[in-house]
Amino acid sequence: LKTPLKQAATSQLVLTERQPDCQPLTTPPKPKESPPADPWTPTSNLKMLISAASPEIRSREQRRQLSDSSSEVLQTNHCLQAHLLGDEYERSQPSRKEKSLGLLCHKFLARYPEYPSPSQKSYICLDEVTEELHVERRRIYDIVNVLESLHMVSRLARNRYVWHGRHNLPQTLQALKKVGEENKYIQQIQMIKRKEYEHEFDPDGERNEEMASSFGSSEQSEMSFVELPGVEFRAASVNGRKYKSLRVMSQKFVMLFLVSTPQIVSLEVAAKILIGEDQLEDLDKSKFKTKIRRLYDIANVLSSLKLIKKVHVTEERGRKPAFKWTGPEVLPNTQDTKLEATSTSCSPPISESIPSIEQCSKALFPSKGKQNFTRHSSLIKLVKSIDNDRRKIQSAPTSPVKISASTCQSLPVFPNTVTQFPAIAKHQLEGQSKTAEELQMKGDLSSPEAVPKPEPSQQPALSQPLGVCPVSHSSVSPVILPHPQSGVSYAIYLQPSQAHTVSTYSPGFMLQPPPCANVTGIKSNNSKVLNKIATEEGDTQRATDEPTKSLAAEEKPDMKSETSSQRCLKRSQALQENNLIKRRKNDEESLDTSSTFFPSGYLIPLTHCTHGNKAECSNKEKAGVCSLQHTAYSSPITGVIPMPASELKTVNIPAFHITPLNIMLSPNSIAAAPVLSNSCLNSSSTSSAPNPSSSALNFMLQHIGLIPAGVQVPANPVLQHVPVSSRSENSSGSTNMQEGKVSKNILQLDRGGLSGKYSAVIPLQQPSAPKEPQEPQAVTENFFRTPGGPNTEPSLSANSDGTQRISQGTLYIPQRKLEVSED
DNA sequence: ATCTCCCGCCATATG
DNA sequence: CATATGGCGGGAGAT
Repeated sequence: LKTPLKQAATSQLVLTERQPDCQPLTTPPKPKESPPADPWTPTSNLKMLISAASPEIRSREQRRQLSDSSSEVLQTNHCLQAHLLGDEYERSQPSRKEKSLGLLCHKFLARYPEYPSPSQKSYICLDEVTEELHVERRRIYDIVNVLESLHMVSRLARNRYVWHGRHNLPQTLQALKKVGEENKYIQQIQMIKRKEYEHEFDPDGERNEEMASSFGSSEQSEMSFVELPGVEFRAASVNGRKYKSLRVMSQKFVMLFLVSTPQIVSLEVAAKILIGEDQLEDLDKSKFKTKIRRLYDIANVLSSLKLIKKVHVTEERGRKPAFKWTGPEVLPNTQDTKLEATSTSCSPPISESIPSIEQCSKALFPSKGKQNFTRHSSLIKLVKSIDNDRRKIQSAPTSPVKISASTCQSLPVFPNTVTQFPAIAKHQLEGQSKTAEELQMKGDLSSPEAVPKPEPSQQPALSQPLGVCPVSHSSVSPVILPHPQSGVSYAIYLQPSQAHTVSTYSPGFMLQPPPCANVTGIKSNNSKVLNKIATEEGDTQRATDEPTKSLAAEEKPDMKSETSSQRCLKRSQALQENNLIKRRKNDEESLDTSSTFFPSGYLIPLTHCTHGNKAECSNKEKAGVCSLQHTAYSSPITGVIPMPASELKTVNIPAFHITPLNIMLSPNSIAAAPVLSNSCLNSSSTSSAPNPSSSALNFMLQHIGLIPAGVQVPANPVLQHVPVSSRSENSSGSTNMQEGKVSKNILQLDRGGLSGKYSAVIPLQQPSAPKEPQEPQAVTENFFRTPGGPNTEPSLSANSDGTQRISQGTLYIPQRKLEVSED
């Protein structure tokens, strides 16, 4: 068995050597020892990595990290040594840790520059890597797959990948965030949490079912991969529909962080969301376990990338493993930002500029190309056939798309065969604002104003109008979204399967877990009280900062605490809602749930270079593009693509597609986004349902008790930030409020039983900075504001003081959260 | 005991 | 058919 000794020794050596460069502190010098035969030891790689890293970034943070890592390494080494010394060969050395994916990933990453110069591309040959790193190929796939999901690498061919480094990261994250928002992940998270807690309290169970059915369902998520334009799709293989699960899972996992307010995601929650299952609690345990295993794999890689770090969330129940996002925050837009990181969800901006240019260039990419095409087409065919057979496929397009390089943009990615897709295209960019206006006009939303804060830049979505095309059925439908910051647009492909369910979600209404919820009444016993996030760690910790701050802010406010009212749920309503939604199931799966969460698609960002290709356009048109899109060319527009009718079940319209629009639209406005809705839905067929979104929203609100059962809020595709219109609700009745200021209002809800105990604050949408006007929130608030209905009575109150902190509307719901600690 | 998650069998996809 | 990819889950090391 063993012999790993050597390695250990070697590694140490390496370590030692390099250490000087990097960081002195960390390491205690260890004596080196035997010569290693192998150059590649994990450690060494690590070292390299570290050293490389340091130069570029040097902030304390990094330093810290480095040191940490180094220290870790050291520790490991020590251990090893000890062992060695102590006993000789114990097998253990190499111990599991040494073989961990995380370490392997570090080694892998050490081989390539974080930001490779655009001009020169680096290629990755799996055979070499496996050899050099001494690992089984299977492991490399795990790493590469995750990297692919972040567009840090893309596959060229069998055994070959191209290394992109972190250049695409900002865009990728932005795209993922957007999709995550569209997917209602926030709500899903809330649901899960609520469910859990209800469970605790009520052991009964039925209610859960309801919830589940209404919300959660999830069918599973389908897989859709989000792609970036220049980058990704290369080899057909990758694109291919098949194996993308790990990639998709990785993207979804990341999305969860990006949309969550605290940016902390527990494995349990992630697994549940990733599986569609939520409801069934009992759901296969095995499935759940498998998911968890995969998440650990992904988490290891993400941790190596320093995008997340492990923490523990302590709830009343106990402590659960979770991960905290430590990567760059993505802002939807804007620049104003100055906000601090803390606040909300969006934040900091690290990224900022993204080299769209590069992408363009990439898109162009020189290297290989044509083959792909061919392949693609064939692939596509396959896909189609497959689709028929099963829908599982993902599709993706394979992408040959390549957009013309020069143009970089555009859309239609799917050119070929698939043409059928309805794609929509859009171009985007700057003109957004305009577009928005247009939309408004159409929609008549009233309020654009609010929204508009217009900054075009800010909202990601903003954008434009979309066009929809009905396509008959293609397996995939691409959607293109504008990329806010970078200006890059993304295209999302939906799979048919996905499509079927729908997602209804209510945009405005996003509940987010309170970052720190806390709040008064928390039951948490103990003093611990509230959630606090403690991170402690041996060293530094910076981790906390954000959370902490936020917490602090939040906590203070005491709210009245729980108190009063209770929530009312109306199941019945829910049911009704569900019905509305109607969804059909396709074949097999039925999902009980009426709404599903979202399908995601493969996103491909298009760089925004401007002009699109006409050719593609033409294709689209063929497909049946909506008029709007055309416009797109000139102005940014988002295109939506409907899925194949057949596939579609209900509503499907992926919310996200719409998203951009939403921003501008008011809730009610379906009309506003006529295009979308109509075309999409209609085309799709069945979706007769008026607006799923709204129903969902209503349901949700009702469920939560924010609004009376009877009241319905028109929702609409508003998504993420929906700024505007809150009033839309008016349809039912209330209304008005203005958005803007709402910030003050806060809603508190109590749930009946719980009331005292758990309450959480959920900031809706998080405003990032208080100062900043975030339109979106406004909307949300409005919803809240909606007059309480009979049963529910949500009390809203504006806190005098609380206001600010909460800055935007906050919704309280029962929750419990407690602390986060690092390990 | 629980948390992590490595290992590698084996189905698929690709060549 | 031979490989390349990767889904998946047993079961063992780490705590």
